[in-house]
Amino acid sequence: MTSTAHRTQAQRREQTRTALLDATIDCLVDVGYARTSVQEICARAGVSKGAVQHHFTAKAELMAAAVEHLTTKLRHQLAASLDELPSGGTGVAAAIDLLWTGYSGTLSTAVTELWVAARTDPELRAAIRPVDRALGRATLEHVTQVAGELPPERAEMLFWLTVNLTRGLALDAELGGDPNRRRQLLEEWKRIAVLLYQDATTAPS
Amino acid sequence: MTSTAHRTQAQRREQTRTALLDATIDCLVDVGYARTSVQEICARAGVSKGAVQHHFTAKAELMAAAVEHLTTKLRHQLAASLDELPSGGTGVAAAIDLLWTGYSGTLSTAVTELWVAARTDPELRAAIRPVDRALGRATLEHVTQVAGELPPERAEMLFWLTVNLTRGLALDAELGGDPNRRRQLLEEWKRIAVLLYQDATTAPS
DNA sequence: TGGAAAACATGACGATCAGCATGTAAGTTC
DNA sequence: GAACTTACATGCTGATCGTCATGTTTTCCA
Repeated sequence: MTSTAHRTQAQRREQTRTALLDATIDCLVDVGYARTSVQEICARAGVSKGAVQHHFTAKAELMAAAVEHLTTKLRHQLAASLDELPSGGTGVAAAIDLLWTGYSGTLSTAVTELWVAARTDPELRAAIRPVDRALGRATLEHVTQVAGELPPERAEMLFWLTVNLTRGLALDAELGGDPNRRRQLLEEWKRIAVLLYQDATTAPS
Repeated sequence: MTSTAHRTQAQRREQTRTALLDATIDCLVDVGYARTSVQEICARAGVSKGAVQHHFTAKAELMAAAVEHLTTKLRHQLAASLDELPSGGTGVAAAIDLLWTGYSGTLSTAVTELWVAARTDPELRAAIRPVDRALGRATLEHVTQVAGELPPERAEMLFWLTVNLTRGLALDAELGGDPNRRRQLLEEWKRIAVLLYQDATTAPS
């Protein structure tokens, strides 16, 4: 815990701001978007309603900031996981595991809450779209590096297929689907991906 | 529009009940779960709050009933689509298209809203789980009939992979992702599925 | 045909929501 | 170290939420 005495204004500002954003994420994960109220966020952050009023003009702005906060966190988590990956041919299966881990964690759970809520909230939607697109492209770039000599077009296909499959599986996991089946599906998909990888490298069309 | 005069009690009950459930689905699709209030539902159904009070003891019970209503609607829609499918070998791609159509429509949008909300609502979750599992199994059964002589184990894998991929793609569509990319991904997945289908039938392991 | 029961409407209740107005403490600047 | 600005706390307001108590209409049954 950082000290509370002798903080500069910028430090105070940044500190409570991140506290609010982290509390917002916690709230989304714990009680869901529908019951994520400003009061609940303040209680978790240990600040008053006046504080959030000072930092964000409206709740929508807080949510928009939470989206960006979430995305940077996800990017950092992903980058950290990527450093432990062996770059090369056999990395395809590992990359899929990595994407699954990334898209099935608590951070992505919060993202899903915001995502679904954004469908009927144009303001939130406008805030999410560019940030999410940037995250997707950055992730794709990192993954293609791991994928090795796979043709970029093929790699992109595999990436997006994996991402969307993983998101579907994450939804299944959220509702309490059979974890064993998810494991089997992921293993099967890895086999398929490796197979496609061999096809694309040994006999490129 | 059915007549309003000389209705039997059972007719009245059923009529306003389905009106309420349909209005609930509309509400979920239009404004999302977070802003789906009893008042809004009543306004759309053209009844008073007392009516919903008479049919459902609490809002949670209404939502649980909406889940079942949704699932039966989805099942009917699916069964209707299945009747127009040619059963046989080339039906794999058609079956994938069918699953995509089913899981990307407005009904599934409403289901997703309830699904995500159910993650943090044990009561709603308990209502959804068995119904959704039954729908999944019924759909699987129908699809395996279309898939023809594909080994059941293989067919089940392909089915669940398709379902989860489709759900991920549906999420992407909800947020306004690139429709062209989704089309490409779906086409690619169909090619992969057909390829796997040939592998499994011509050289079964 | 008239009373019982079911279906539905109306209005009010406490709780909670987001937003604002105002007050207080901490840091900055000179 | 005193004026000033920033950071945050407290308390209120109107709106809306889900729920309930009570009235009104419609169907049913004898």
